[in-house]
Amino acid sequence: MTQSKPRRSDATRAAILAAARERFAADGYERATIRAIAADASIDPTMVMRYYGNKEGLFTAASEVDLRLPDLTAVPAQDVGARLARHFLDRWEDDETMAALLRGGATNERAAQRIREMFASQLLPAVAASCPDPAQAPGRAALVASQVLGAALCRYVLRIPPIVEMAADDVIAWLGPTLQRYVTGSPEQHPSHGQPRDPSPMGGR
Amino acid sequence: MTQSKPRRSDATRAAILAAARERFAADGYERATIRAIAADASIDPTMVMRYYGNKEGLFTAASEVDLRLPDLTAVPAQDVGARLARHFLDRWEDDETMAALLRGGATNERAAQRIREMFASQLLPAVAASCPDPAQAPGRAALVASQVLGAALCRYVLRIPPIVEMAADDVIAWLGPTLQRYVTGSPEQHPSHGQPRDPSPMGGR
DNA sequence: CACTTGTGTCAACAAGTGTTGGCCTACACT
DNA sequence: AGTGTAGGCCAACACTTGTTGACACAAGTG
Repeated sequence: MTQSKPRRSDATRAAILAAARERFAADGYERATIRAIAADASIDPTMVMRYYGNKEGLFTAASEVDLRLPDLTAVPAQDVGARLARHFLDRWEDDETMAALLRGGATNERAAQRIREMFASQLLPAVAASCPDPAQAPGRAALVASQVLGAALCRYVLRIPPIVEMAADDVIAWLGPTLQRYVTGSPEQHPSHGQPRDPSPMGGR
Repeated sequence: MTQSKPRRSDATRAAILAAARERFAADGYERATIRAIAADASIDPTMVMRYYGNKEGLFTAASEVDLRLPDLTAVPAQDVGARLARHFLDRWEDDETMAALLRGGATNERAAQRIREMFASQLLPAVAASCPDPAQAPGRAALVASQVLGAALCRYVLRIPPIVEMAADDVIAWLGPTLQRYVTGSPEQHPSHGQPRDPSPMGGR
């Protein structure tokens, strides 16, 4: 249905995209040059322009990413934190696109916008599905994003030694309860305590 | 002692530095050009070179920042989380140097290195002073960094709407307990529970 | 005064950037 | 077969970047 006749240039397209992801992830948007990407893919820089229009088009194509968030309604309420932590860590470990997007977002407005879109269209709905009050979902999801992106930043971009060396399971063990509280808990309460006894100061317009 | 004869060019130097901080904070390292900075300061680009050697020297000077962390041994053990959260938020709100450094760190290796140095020389000792086992300090401090930097990233750089609109006090109310657990708690336990009943999976050394 | 030193301006360089148009080759279709 | 077209490469443009050197003015010092 969606697939059309396979073109002869599909291999080239894929090679460009793979090289672009690698470069964008390693160098960020501005320092990843089209020439360098083309060289990595062993093709001419012109091809990049032909297939992706311009550098921003290439970045847009190369930073397309699906968080593949699990359906949180299907997991036990008290496990969503650990589940999220594990999922994000796995996702980050085996897809350099995530790092490319994060590095880009720091300096490139288009990349930042894309992250915001991902937040709104993927993370927010997933969190909303398993948080108590729907009106609080945006704030709670944003807190989740802050911890997840922060951990990724320190571990994969800034490479702060202690968190780089930390075992993945330990990172998950620490982040899990944090995310759990952000999704289902209240500010001053631990999730295992059950329902919040206090209206949380989260503005839900 | 440290001060020498006040030079006639001190005003220029300061103007350059102020403009540089602003540009680096707004655009990141690569997109903040020396020409633009010089234009903001209403001086010639050559002056930048004369006084700071090169672009990296300028960035080094412009991104010099003191976290001004409070002495955590002087605050009640159960308040360190909230204290840290408030301090960092305040710090970030009124000093664009922090944002400059964060934006730079995403793409510029020198900036990233500087953040690592700040972590090791400022945050780590502060956390170590009030965490149970000194061997765990690096891991705990890194977790603190991940949440603090992540929140700053989402709020001041990526500008993810819900956390941008959130009141500062609410952010503090949410981050406080998280930081508290990272500093004094155990992975699966809330800080208010007191001592950990379980050796935490945090590798010392 | 002369003279050294600091301060600022101008023009220009060398390198690298994204991007464009022209040209050649090789495949696909009739 | 021949022919149209997509795939690929080369050279080059226009522009921006960090950086340099030469030159003019002002200030402080003997």
